[in-house]
Amino acid sequence: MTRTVIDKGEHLFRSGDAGDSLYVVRSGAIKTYVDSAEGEEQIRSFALANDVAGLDAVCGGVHRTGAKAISRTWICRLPLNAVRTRMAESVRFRDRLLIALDREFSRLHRLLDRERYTADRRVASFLLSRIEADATHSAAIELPMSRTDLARHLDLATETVSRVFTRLQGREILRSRGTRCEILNTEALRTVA
Amino acid sequence: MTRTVIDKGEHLFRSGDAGDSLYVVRSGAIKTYVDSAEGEEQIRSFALANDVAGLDAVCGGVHRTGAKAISRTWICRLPLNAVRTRMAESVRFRDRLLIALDREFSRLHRLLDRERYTADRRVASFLLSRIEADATHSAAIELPMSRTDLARHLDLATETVSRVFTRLQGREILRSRGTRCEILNTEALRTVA
DNA sequence: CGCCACCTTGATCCCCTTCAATTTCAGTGG
DNA sequence: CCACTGAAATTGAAGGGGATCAAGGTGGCG
Repeated sequence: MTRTVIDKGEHLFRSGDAGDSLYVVRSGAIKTYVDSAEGEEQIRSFALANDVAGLDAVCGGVHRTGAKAISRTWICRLPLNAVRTRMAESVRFRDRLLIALDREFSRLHRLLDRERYTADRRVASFLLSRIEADATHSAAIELPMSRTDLARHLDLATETVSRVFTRLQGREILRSRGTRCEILNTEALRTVA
Repeated sequence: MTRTVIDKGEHLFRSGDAGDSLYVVRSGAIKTYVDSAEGEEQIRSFALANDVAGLDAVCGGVHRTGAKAISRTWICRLPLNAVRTRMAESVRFRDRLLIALDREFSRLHRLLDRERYTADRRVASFLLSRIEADATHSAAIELPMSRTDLARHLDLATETVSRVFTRLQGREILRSRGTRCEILNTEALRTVA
């Protein structure tokens, strides 16, 4: 287990790379993405503090997404060969990896759920997932990604995301300033999603 | 390993069921789906002959999709507990399961790729995936699902799917009749996708 | 032959994208 | 501390692709 730092914009791994490790974000944030045919990034996940990245390569050994830092990020690296051998030896360790893989499947299915959602609903369900992911379940969440990145994660135009935020602020559901986003009315947000 | 038959519309398993088995389709076809908030099925996969179903429960033990037969279908059932114990014992067996899981991840990521696609492109990429899945790579593919099911898989309205097929037939790219679909010009189809 | 489900076709509408113009903000240097 | 600068975010106007609504058409099967 080793620790590293990567600067904003730098890659943790690229699509197609051999995936020989799992990564845990200690602080900062990274995004995983694929390049669409049109050359723009389609973002598949954000990994904030305590999130795991690199699970997409556990089964096949090859990353199918790239991962780069959104801001300066501290990372713990767990070599996969150690993970694999310990999986064969220890049932408890195997189960833990299975749980992580199950979460990854859930995450992808949740992304697919969003496909028929309206723009408002997409943003709302994203914000709710961020609240739930936050251990404190506090009403304020950190959104370190740019509006553009958020848009490319939700499959919307940047302008649309911006308009949805404006609309939600007008309805007093949230207050957004920079990377900080206060949820003023979680119930109302839930009715949107 | 046991064999069963299920009739059109019958469930192989339901969302939330304990997932204690993997299933291989011998003949016929099944669809896996989730119920959207609006109550209509969103179809996550079609399993035709030789396809595997039930992988979504391997890691967590619970199905996150339902599965029902599109037509009368013959199924092979492989109990998962046998799979799991053999996974701990045999490295070769473990690797085989990892490969299956990797394919499942790839499949979900391919579904996510389609999110920004136009209607034409969605249909085209679906047809191409069916051609590639076909062992013979023949120019004729079997589409046992209804237009409605196809639409709910591609996240389009039934009418839109119908219109795309009409358009592609007008351009002499394919000829569709009932469940049979002949691809007349694979290259042209590839430029659409 | 006739019923019913499924598919196709047409007309209209709406949400989101696109294009274009400001405005805001973070970072930099005077 | 404030002016400068480029990137990012916001706001506005217009256009388009697919959804929806509404009829017909087609085919399988009793």
